[in-house]
Amino acid sequence: MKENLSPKVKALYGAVLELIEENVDVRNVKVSDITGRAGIGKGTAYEYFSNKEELISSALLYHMDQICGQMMSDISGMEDFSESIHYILMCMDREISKRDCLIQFIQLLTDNGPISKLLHDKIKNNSEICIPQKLTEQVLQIGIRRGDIDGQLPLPYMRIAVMSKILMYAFYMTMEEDAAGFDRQQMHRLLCEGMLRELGRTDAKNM
Amino acid sequence: MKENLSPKVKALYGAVLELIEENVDVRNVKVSDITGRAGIGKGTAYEYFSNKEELISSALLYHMDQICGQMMSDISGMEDFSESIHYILMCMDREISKRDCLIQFIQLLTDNGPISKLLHDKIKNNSEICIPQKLTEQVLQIGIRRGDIDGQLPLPYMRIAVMSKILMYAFYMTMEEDAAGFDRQQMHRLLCEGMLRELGRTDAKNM
Amino acid sequence: MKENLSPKVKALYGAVLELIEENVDVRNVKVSDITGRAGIGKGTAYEYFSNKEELISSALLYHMDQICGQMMSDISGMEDFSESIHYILMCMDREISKRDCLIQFIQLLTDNGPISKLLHDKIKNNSEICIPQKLTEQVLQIGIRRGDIDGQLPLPYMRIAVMSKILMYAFYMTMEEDAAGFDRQQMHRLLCEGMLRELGRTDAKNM
Amino acid sequence: MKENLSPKVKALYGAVLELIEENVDVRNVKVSDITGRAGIGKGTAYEYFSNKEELISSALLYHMDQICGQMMSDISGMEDFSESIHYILMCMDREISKRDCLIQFIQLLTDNGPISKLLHDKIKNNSEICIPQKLTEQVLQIGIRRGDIDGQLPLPYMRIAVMSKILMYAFYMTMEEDAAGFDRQQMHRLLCEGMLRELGRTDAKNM
DNA sequence: AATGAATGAGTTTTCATTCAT
DNA sequence: TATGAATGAAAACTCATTCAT
Repeated sequence: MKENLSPKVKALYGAVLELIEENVDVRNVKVSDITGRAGIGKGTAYEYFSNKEELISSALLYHMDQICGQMMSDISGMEDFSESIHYILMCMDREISKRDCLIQFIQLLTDNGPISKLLHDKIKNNSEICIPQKLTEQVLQIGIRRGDIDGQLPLPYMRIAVMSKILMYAFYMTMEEDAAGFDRQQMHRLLCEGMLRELGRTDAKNM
Repeated sequence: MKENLSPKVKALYGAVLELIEENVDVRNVKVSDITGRAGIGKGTAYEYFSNKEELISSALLYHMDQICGQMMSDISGMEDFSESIHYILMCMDREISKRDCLIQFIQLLTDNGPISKLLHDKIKNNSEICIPQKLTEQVLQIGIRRGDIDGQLPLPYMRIAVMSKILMYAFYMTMEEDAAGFDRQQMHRLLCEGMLRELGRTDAKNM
Repeated sequence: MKENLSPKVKALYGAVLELIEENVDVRNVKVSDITGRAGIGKGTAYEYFSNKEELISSALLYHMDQICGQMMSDISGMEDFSESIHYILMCMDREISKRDCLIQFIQLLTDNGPISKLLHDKIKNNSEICIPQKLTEQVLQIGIRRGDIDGQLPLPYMRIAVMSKILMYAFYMTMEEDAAGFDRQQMHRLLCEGMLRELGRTDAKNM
Repeated sequence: MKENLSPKVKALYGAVLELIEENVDVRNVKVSDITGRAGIGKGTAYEYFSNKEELISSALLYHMDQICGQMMSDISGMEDFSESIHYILMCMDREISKRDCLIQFIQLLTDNGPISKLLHDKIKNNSEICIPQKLTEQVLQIGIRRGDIDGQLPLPYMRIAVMSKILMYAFYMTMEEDAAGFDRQQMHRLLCEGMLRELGRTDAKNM
């Protein structure tokens, strides 16, 4: 993904991220919300993007690429399945924007709106982009290489198993009213151990 | 939930369900889409609901209640954790509307839009309504009662474990391009076995 | 052309005609100009027309049909070429709106804008509509039947000969600054006699 | 009309002509269309013209002056009315841009838009500019001097007679779908003969 | 002098909601 | 009660013009 963004585009992308952090549904965002927050004129957005959907889908993809790219880079140095899972969960705890971005991204991938269609197209046409699916795959590779998890299980199933935990943890945090008082460290451990029980090597379990 | 709906309300609720089955995002639905499909006048919707959000959230909650209520009733006769999980997954395969309803419902619970707020309020003020969380809880109860799963694990964790699998399976089916050629029976089995490995009794695993 | 227009459509068409009479170029007219003058809400225009161009082209065609239809009906009772030409010129003198409508209509037929394209399509798909070309044809028929003009000349040429005089007279009236003081009766006579000299029976000229 | 145009202005005028040749209505042209085609920066247009209307009206007048000036110069050597008419019609056939420029020019003179007002002002304030009206006048002078046409008829009428034929021929060519297969040579002859019958010396006709 | 990125006033268009029938 | 025509507030989008470089 191109790194040298024009300052205006950077401002627009930043504004989209800010809105996401404030829990605004990107499907309902107005162009003037974005440009206003970016501190630029409304017309300027249209100098860089042909319409609202292009702008939002680009911003979302950019951030997803940044977030997942960073995580994948950090994880690449890890040799342990648990460590990488813990790292991902910790990122979502620390940086709310990552969690919210992930949620909106996955939601958009499964609805049928105009932004969704653009996202799918862009992902299809640019295999370089880092998206959660790739991150999940990487974590699985680590686990398999290391022998933490059982490579015999079908890949689609393993993808679901890992992705669902990560996503559901994100959802869970937004839904629980008492999330603040909730012991996240413990939940991380439980989720990770659960995944290992689920995906772990069969022989390991009998050891 | 009140059972004796006026025929107009029934028509409106039915129209919302139809739209959901056609993969339309309820956040983008127009009042005229709903009333048109329901075969009634646009103004009539406002005789029964104060605004669009009230209409949509009521419809969604009604269907969720119906779907989950039906499932909970069917499951109540089952004594086995696996059987109930298989039943739920099968329902989502057979009746696309259930799957899509579930997805939209969960998405709405986690976004911050006007429909979301109404949904939360209504759920809070009417503990009778059957929602996916309740269904999950019931499945867990069965598993615990039966001894299929280990009751020692914390409830929030178990809820995530079960709910996330079901939801991710739903997402997965909508996202995968090759979903058609995808062996669902096998995936059901894998998911169910995975959950048992994850949540199952520790001693059971060594048996 | 359908006669029973809804009152709102009638108001919209009337407003377009008023604007034309005020010498406003229909290509630059705003929807709010039209609805404001029609005394109805802006949104109402979109209940009847899918966009601005549809509205304007429909209005123009409607008026052209009315004007030409009326003229053709009045002329049908005439047996003389001169009489019908005089009648047409007189109409343009008396009712400025007819003249201006004619001018805008012909201009639109020859530009390449969005309204022009719609006009051409509509004319092609509805051969019932009365347009200046039809009126010209009718006048020629009268002249030929009566023997005032020479039927041997090619039709395209005769069409140009008649149409150009009518249109140019209309242009002329808008362009001449001193048009007010100008003796129109005399000009009518000259134009008519000129046409007869141009198109008249060859043998007649030698009589 | 000043001959030594700055290269930028020349480029702008050329761009306007190109657009006219492509049948674009100058009233709908964007500044960026013109500057883009001229290969210069958008801001540069405002170094030479105070606004879009100034630019377009100047360009149009420049080209009209060039075209009519050239024609008037060529015609000045001719001694025959027919020859000059044939020459004008032939120019419109050969150089579409001349025909289209003429049409747009006449249309602009009769609408009431901002460009129209500027055109009228400039023509009024600079009697040197060659415009179609002058060309028509010259052709008439030749005809009268030569004795081809009857000088007794009022000048306004004769202007209409000549101008309208030329203009209508231009219109006709753009409007007729089958213009391609249409025998232009024959039409030229018919139009010219028609004008002579219409305007020619009464005594000549009996010769 | 030349530029083109940035702007925002001005349009078109949409659609939830109202209200006369 | 039921309706759907009418509305106008709100949103998307355009483009002439400016101005810092």
